[in-house]
Amino acid sequence: MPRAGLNPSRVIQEAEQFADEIGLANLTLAGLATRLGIRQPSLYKHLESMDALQVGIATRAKYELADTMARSAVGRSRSAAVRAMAYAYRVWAIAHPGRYAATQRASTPDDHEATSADQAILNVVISVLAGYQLTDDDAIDATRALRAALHGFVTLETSGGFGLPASIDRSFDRLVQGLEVALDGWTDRTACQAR
Amino acid sequence: MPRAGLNPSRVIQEAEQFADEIGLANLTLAGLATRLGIRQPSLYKHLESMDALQVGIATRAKYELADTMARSAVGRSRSAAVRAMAYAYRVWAIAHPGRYAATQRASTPDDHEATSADQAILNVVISVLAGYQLTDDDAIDATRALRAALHGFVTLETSGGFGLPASIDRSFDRLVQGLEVALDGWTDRTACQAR
DNA sequence: CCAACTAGCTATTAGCAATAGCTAAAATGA
DNA sequence: TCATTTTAGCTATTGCTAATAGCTAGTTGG
Repeated sequence: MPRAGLNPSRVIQEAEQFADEIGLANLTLAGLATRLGIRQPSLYKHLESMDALQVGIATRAKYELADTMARSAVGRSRSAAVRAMAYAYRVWAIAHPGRYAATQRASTPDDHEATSADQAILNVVISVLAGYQLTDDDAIDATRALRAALHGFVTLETSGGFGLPASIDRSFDRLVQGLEVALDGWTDRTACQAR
Repeated sequence: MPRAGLNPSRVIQEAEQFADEIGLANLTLAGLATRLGIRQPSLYKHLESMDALQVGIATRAKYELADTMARSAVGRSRSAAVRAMAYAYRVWAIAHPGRYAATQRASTPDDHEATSADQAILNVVISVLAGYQLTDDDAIDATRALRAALHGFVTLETSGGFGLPASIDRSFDRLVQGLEVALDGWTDRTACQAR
């Protein structure tokens, strides 16, 4: 019988596409092997374990997301950059639900490739917030808030957490507006609280 | 042999406590049965399936969370209510990681008990936002933004998504401040964008 | 052209949720 | 009180999962 001509890279790429189609939770080695035209144990020639496969998907996905976010913000600053990045984030997440789910896995500190992917996303967000002149802890806090808002929204959206039929696009638009407002008043806490 | 004296309620309560201890993902029927002093197949006398058990945990957890949030905001309004609710949300989620993970499961529309639990949380958030005089879609958008921010922050925190050692308490505090600022400027989009 | 390497295979194991069918403990009713 | 019914537990089993062991044939390097 002829060989399938696989390699670790091809396996991960097929797996991430498969995961987007059927959902990360439904990804099994047997299913992936069938899709690749081989038997399940043969997969172990290209990967270490199911866990390692998911880490591989997660790492690639994080780089891809970081890249998408970075491209979206090129040539923009402050609220325009935040807005562009937020939209790119949501569009990518919805277009790649399996990969996005994979990005939610936290990296183990000793996995340098995975932590580097985390750092890539972090760096993009930090760059996007550069125009706000936030320093040290303020920058970290704002980065976390931005990631939390985007991640929370997309997670709730993709998991069906927004039961109501009201426009999710509109809600996201308003969330981003809220983020812009909050970032404008980030260092000056009293700026917007007067009524 | 004497009977264990179990019932569906006791099984779910033990399961949610167990899930908090070992993580929802590590909850197995075999483990739960051992903890209850019975064999794995015997569990099926009290539950329909693993899936149904998780729905049961999720529903109870959603009610518990809604109750916690509601109590925290009693006697408070506007930013004080938002702040109190946000803190109660995070404290409860961290104290009950298994249950909180369970709440992330979306309800199937035909499960009235589960959707009612969703509604309970929604109602609390809507009540807390009542002081902001938001109408219709604005209220929905603000509710979604608030839930997204809280859910995203807690999820990233509990999954280890905040790799940096910087104070997470402080970051959460700043997030809540950001929410207050954003809600103050919710209907008047230009209010806080002047620099 | 032969030797080393390796990508595939079959066979198998252990852990999981789930079902079938049995039995003894509890609850019910005359 | 005792007979009947109900049911909460049990053992045995199935099918699916990830994972390992060991074999073989296709590929590649000297």
